[in-house]
Amino acid sequence: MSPYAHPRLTPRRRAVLDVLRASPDHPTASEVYDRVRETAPGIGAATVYRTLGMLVSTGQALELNLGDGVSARYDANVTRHDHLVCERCGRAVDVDLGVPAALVDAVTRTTSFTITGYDLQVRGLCPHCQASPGTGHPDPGHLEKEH
Amino acid sequence: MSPYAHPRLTPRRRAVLDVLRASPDHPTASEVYDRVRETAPGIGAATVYRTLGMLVSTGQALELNLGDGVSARYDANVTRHDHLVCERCGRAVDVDLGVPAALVDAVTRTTSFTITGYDLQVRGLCPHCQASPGTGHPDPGHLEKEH
DNA sequence: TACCAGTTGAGAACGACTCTCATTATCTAC
DNA sequence: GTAGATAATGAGAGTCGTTCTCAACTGGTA
Ligand SMILES: [Mn+2]
Ligand SMILES: [Mn+2]
Ligand SMILES: [Zn+2]
Ligand SMILES: [Zn+2]
Repeated sequence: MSPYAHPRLTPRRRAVLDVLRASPDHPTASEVYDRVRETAPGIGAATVYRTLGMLVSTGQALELNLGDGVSARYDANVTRHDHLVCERCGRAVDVDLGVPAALVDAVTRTTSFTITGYDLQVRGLCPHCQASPGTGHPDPGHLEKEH
Repeated sequence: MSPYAHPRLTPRRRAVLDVLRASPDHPTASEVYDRVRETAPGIGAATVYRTLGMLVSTGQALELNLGDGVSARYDANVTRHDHLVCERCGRAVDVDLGVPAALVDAVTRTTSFTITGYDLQVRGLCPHCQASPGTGHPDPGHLEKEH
């Protein structure tokens, strides 16, 4: 049977969803786990991973692969938008470039794929990382300092 | 000292690079490993992973995160291009939408990020996956049949 | 209240990737 | 060529994010 056929909005799942909706910074599953334990201390990691998966498959959240790290990031903003990603620290902020539909339509005509959407990530350096001449590898240190 | 300061083009590394350049299908590291063993049977997995990392950091290959699976994919085509990705089986083909520079410039003006580039992935269903009414989850089965 | 599908947490399992380290290959003087 | 220095290699262990397993539990429903 397919999972999440009759999903309940249990207190644990509500807590995960609340945390995600209060997090505009595209947290990892592990970060969601840390934050949700502040209001639901006994929750298990498996429940957080399962709930995030359910939210994604029911369209209440997006799973992002920002390429920098190994872990997926989650986004409660399910409206069409793009991302601006810092190549050094991984910080990701919402942007919307509004790629012309004509460009996507051109792909439809020149391939035999059925197009369902697109994912655009703009890469760059955030203000913090421009200021600190880094080592060349990711240094998300300043993220901790902004709690 | 930074790695790959004086990289040598050893027979193993040449074999990996040759395999990648003969692979327009964006193989995973594991797939590169399988293919390179046909010409360099004794090569170790660590060497393949290390070599792919070196090729990426020296600009001779691209590492892609196509979001569908868990593993990175590699691309010897280092010219500017985008990707059309099948959401069911993960097949990825090269496309080029030519996103107008004006759109990217707009991001530069409205944020304090320094923009270095962008990554555009168009999502859809490949012809194979349109034909086979699937289970809803990835089914790369038909990829094997095309050797 | 009894039923029972759905949910939960702990820990094991998994898979992609990285690290360690002893051995081997290659380069650079002589 | 030979020797010594430096870099590369492969096996296997280790890491880490994520998924799986399963026994206990919960919460709608009749
Ligand atoms: Mn977002
Ligand atoms: Mn490509
Ligand atoms: Zn940054
Ligand atoms: Zn497909």
